[in-house]
Amino acid sequence: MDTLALQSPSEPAPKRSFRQQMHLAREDAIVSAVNRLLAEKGFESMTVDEVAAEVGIAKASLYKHFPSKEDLAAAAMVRVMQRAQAFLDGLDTKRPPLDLLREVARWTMVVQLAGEMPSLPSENSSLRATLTTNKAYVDGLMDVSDRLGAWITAAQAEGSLNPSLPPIAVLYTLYARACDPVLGFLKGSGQYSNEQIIEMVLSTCFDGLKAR
Amino acid sequence: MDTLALQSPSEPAPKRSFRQQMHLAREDAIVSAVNRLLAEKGFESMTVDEVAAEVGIAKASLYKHFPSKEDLAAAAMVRVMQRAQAFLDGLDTKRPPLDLLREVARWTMVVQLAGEMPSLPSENSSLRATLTTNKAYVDGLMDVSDRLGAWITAAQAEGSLNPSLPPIAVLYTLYARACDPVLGFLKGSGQYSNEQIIEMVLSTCFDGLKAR
DNA sequence: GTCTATAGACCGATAGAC
DNA sequence: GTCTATCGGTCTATAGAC
Repeated sequence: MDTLALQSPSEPAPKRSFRQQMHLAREDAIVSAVNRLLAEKGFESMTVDEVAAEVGIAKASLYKHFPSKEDLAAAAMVRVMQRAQAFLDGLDTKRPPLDLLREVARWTMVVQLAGEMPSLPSENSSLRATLTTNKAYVDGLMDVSDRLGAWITAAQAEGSLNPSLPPIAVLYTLYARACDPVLGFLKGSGQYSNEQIIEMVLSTCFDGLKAR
Repeated sequence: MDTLALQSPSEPAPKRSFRQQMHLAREDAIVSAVNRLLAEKGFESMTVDEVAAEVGIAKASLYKHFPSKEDLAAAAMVRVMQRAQAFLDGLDTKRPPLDLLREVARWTMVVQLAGEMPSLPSENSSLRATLTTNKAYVDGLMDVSDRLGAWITAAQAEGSLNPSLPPIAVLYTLYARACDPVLGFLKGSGQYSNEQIIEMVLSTCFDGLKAR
């Protein structure tokens, strides 16, 4: 465990490293719990007491890490954005841009079906204020949007993506797949595997409902 | 107005019809307020006090009409379903089934952009319980789904709709357009008119993102 | 011994219910 | 208009790392 290594005599640990490690580990556990609860019940229905109970710590301890419920949600969104950036980093950018976009859409659906995609109400003003002032989140969102935007325009220039759609509309359409209620409905019908559901929604998203 | 017609001497009104009319009119005003508030802020953020204030009646009076907040939301959904049924009734069923489906999708978007589409959290269990035991809502939903389902299979048989998609997946995809966050995002960008937004989302829905 | 983080009681506000 | 439950957020005594 890293904690022990940092305390080994050969590599003297910085002061208070044990506590720092504990602090970070606990923060990670908090964000994981928030992420799961946000995916499961949404922001309004999630209570801070639930988060504390799931992590196994007292509610007051939560407030030593995050000053408000909104900041808890923001931390979960920051982590999702980091996961998205890591996924984008792992893609081979030599592939056709349309394939890259499809892979991104597929990834968001996998995360959602795994119950790991936090979904926030877009109308909550205090939450929006917290999110838009969270540099890590805004920077991550901008980075992801820039990378996707480049692939969108490249795909349109290449002729593989409908060029009459504004890139921003394509971008939002892809983002919307990450919180598409259709996935939950189809899963709730109990007739299809996760893979089948993802293939169907990818088909409607990229190929449309009409016959080709 | 119907109220006057019912009270005309040629067709004697039933006893207490005035009170009944007032009762119905107030109920209609309540449902309208609930509908608007649900569309604007969602179920969790809507408070019963707000509803009472918007209608201009005492909160206690609300409970003479509807026994709970969940039933208020259910009443709004029943009305939306009735509006949908009325819209379907007005369509010319001689038209190609794909055109009919497109018109339905367009209608849901018009309603949503008009701020008149109540959107409920699909995960709230007490709300789900109330909805699934509301006969008017369930019957309306079944009727609408049956009619759309017939057009979907007809369009697939005709070759105008992708026949490899399960009809239920097509149905859910159309329903999802009624609460598509993409509409709100595009409207929030301030760059497009409602008509442009609807045309873009109709295009991505039926034609897909890929170039044809 | 000191200092920090914790646990769990506690508070004010607000919502649903009647 | 009142009552009760619940939620977000705070306070204080204490346990444990250093």
